[in-house]
Amino acid sequence: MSENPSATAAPQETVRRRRRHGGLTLRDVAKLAGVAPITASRALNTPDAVSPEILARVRDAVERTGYVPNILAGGLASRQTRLVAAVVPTISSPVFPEMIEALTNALAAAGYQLMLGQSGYADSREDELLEAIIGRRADGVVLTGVSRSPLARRRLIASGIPVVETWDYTPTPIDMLVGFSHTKLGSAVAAYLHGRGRRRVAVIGAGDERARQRTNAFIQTAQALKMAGPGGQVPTFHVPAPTTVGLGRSGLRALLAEHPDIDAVFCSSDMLAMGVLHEAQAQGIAIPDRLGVIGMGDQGFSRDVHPALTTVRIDGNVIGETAAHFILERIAGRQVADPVRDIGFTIVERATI
Amino acid sequence: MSENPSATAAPQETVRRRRRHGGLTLRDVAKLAGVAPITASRALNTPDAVSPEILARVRDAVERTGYVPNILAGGLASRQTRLVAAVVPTISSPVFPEMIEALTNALAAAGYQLMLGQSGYADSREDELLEAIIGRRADGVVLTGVSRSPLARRRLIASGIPVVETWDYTPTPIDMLVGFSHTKLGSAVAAYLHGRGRRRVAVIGAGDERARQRTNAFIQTAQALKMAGPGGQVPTFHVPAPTTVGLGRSGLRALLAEHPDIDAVFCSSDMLAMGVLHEAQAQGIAIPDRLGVIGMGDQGFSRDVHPALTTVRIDGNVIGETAAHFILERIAGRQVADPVRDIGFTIVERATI
DNA sequence: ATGAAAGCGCTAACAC
DNA sequence: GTGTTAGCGCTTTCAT
Repeated sequence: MSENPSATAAPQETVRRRRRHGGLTLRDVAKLAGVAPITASRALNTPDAVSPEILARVRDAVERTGYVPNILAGGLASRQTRLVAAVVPTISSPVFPEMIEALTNALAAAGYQLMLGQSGYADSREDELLEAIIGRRADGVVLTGVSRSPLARRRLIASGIPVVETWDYTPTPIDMLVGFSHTKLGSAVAAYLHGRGRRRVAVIGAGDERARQRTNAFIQTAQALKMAGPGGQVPTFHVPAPTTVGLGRSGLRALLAEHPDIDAVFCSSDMLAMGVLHEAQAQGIAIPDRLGVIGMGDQGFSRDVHPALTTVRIDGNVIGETAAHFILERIAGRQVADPVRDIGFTIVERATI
Repeated sequence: MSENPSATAAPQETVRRRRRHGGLTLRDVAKLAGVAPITASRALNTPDAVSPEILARVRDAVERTGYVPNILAGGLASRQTRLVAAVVPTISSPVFPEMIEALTNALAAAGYQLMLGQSGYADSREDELLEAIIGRRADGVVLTGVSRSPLARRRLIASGIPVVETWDYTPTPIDMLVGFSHTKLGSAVAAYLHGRGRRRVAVIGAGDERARQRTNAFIQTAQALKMAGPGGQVPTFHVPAPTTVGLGRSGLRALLAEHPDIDAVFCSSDMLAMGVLHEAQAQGIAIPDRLGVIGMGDQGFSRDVHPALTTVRIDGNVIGETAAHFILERIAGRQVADPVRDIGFTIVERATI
């Protein structure tokens, strides 16, 4: 180890350009094992293609040196990075982890790594992220929502990378899609509240695009079902994304101050609904008798709070698994059957309405 | 575009090996701009080093073609990937996002991308993740906690990649560290409860290593301060990580069933504390009068729940920013002053005790 | 089953 | 300021 390990014959006539940085390479491992670099490569990537004896020698050499293959070099040569990227608005929200987890696991099982990016809700960094993703030649991309900049669309299509859009629905995605309709969801919630006998509904809704779709559809259906207030207005409190318990509390306070007669609130997230629950408790408002509450997301805590939160469940697991499946199929060169999937949603009836 | 673009003179004596995949390369852009590839490279990476006219021509060519540089190739040649990896147990926990967010932003501002990995709490996938990270030649790594496998330690040290361990403390990290002592924290909480007049304390503690440190220290100090129950035992309810509201509820139920005389509970996370709050409400137990509750983490919801949760705040922002700073300094070749940092914690006094 | 040569797309090193 | 050349570390292609 202390001797000069790279004492190879250097050309006499000219100085050596660019020195290898001292890092361990496949060449070193191969030399140690007494084989050609390509053979060492085969031993690592396609063990069945080499003789057992050589395999053992190479593995031993790897073990002894602590060699870790350079995936950059491998990816450059093979045009395969074994990297799939996912972009979500934020990981702070309890909404996405379920999908991410499923994605991570399904991908890991196939030998792929997930690279996670946060685009933010407001000043979206999606375009930059996409540039980094394409630049790293990811083998697949999973995106949240279906609206992107024209530049992003163009780049994505030009790159030829398999793309799965999620968490929303359009019949014409960039490539593939697993999601659900926020419009249908909003309408379904309004109809559900009506079915439960509520007649004066209100909304606390986040400002992100998908929440707005849910909210708008809810309001329209509520109006059609005569659940609006005077003047056909459905009292609405707008909050910025990402949503918090605090915003839910302020929302209920504001709503109640101006419209004391409301008998149910639709919250565009369970976090907001949780805030409503706590504000109601602080004000001594009986739930669900005096006020019904329905959230959206069915977060981990929703079933466990008191009273247990009625909400709308989206199966993040299915989204993640399906997205992984789609991408893996594409990578394998197979045709994906039914690549635009609406997985729907379920209203989970519990104790708050 | 429709003509054969690669009609260069191929050697006559032998067939051409390996075809370029059709992808747009810097060479294409350079050709379009009428310059050498290296000049195009300079225009993109060090714009000041080329004349304004050439800069404009290259940018125009990039614009027109939609060229996205291959970071794999660039990284291979320059030994700089502009990639920093972070490994957390899970992103589902509300604990880490604050750090991740700060890390992401500080890194992005310097032109670096964060690659996020989840190791899981139980059967840790950390070693595999680390292999992928080292294999991709990340320019830096941010890790959670200070205990890793011997293999991981060896690989990390051998790789020469700057490493920051976080969210825990040891005077002898692998490389650098920003964190705090869970032992000190547990003791401080016990002392705090004592100061607030509580004399029969209990614990709901998660099974991950750091939570266990907090819990154990809490118990020891509680015993020293005579806040234990009969036989010097501090009633303890163990829950698996990650923690949930439901586990907090079960915890309080179990604790109360066996030890109805406890007057305060230390929860190893705010999620658990939230569960305690809801269980107490369901059982009609007055908080803080009959039972004091203190959590840990000061999550977003903690200040907003009712009653507002007393908890221990860890500044995830500072951890993230400091970790980014450490790594960027190292990358810049500068010496990091004071590379082992204990950022401490703060007990945030609110309404639950 | 193993190896030699070429080249993936880019930048460092060296001219001019 | 711009170009030539070599080579980063690996895998593909072709040959044996």
